[in-house]
Amino acid sequence: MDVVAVYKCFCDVTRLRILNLLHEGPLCVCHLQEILEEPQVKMSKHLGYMKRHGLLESERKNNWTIYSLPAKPHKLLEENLKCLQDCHGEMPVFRTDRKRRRALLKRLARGAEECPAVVVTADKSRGCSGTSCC
Amino acid sequence: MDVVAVYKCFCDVTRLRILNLLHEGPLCVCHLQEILEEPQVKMSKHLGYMKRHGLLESERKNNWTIYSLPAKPHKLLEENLKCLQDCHGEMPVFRTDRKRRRALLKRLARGAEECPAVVVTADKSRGCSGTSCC
DNA sequence: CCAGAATATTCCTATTTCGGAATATTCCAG
DNA sequence: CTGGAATATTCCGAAATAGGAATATTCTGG
Repeated sequence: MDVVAVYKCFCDVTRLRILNLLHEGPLCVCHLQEILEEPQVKMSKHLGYMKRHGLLESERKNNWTIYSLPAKPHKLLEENLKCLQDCHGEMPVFRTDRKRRRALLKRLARGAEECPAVVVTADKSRGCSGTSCC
Repeated sequence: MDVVAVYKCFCDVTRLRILNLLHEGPLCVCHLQEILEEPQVKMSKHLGYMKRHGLLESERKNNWTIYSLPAKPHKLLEENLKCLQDCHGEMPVFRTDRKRRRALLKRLARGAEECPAVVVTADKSRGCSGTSCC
């Protein structure tokens, strides 16, 4: 594992927002795009960047690519994910992103939408532990 | 605290090496310079950079500037310092840096050298806990 | 095969970052 | 005040980075 490369992944708000969301469960690109309200190319590039450095995994399902945190993340990633959970004071967008994610999932659960992400995305609802960082 | 700015500080090997060393105790610029075998301007700039972002403190003593970690570091910094301690596998230079630091301190304790850093630099000898990252 | 949706890649530009050379500043000794 | 040591800053060029427009790829349904 390249320590510096991992930290570089943490150096961008968009990437942090993605990690914050995926910490609660996998998502496909278009849902991330919808939640963050960012253009597709930006999402795709940041996701690719983090995957290349081992912070994310992806699985192709039909037309969709589902991104998720690795089952066994590096310790360095794991510790900083914990930190991010407690950074909601400094990064209020984390909280609203998570709200938007839940709203989206609820909508998907009701209506019959086709994206297979819905199936895998059980809501883990990990909240702010208050015990780690920030 | 600017989360992204803090992570940017972790994105450079030289800065990580500095943090790894200061985690064991304060040092003046010229000693850091000697241990890392890097030019003065590089040291000074990286130290200034981290200080500007709240990761370091400095104190002027006569001709020397002693840099140290803040007494109450941010949680984010604290957690990642723990991680660094366990990154010696990925970053073997951390271990040799620490060895060089101890050798330097021993030498300073014996000979009568003038740098006041020697006084404040009690060797805390924090080692790899094996419980955190990497 | 074709159209369209979801995603990835390429190309280009603006900005940031890093490192070194040179210079400036601060402080002490004499 | 003068020289020299320790440190900081300025200026510059090379490289990395981020973002968007356009294009390519992959898959599905018809």
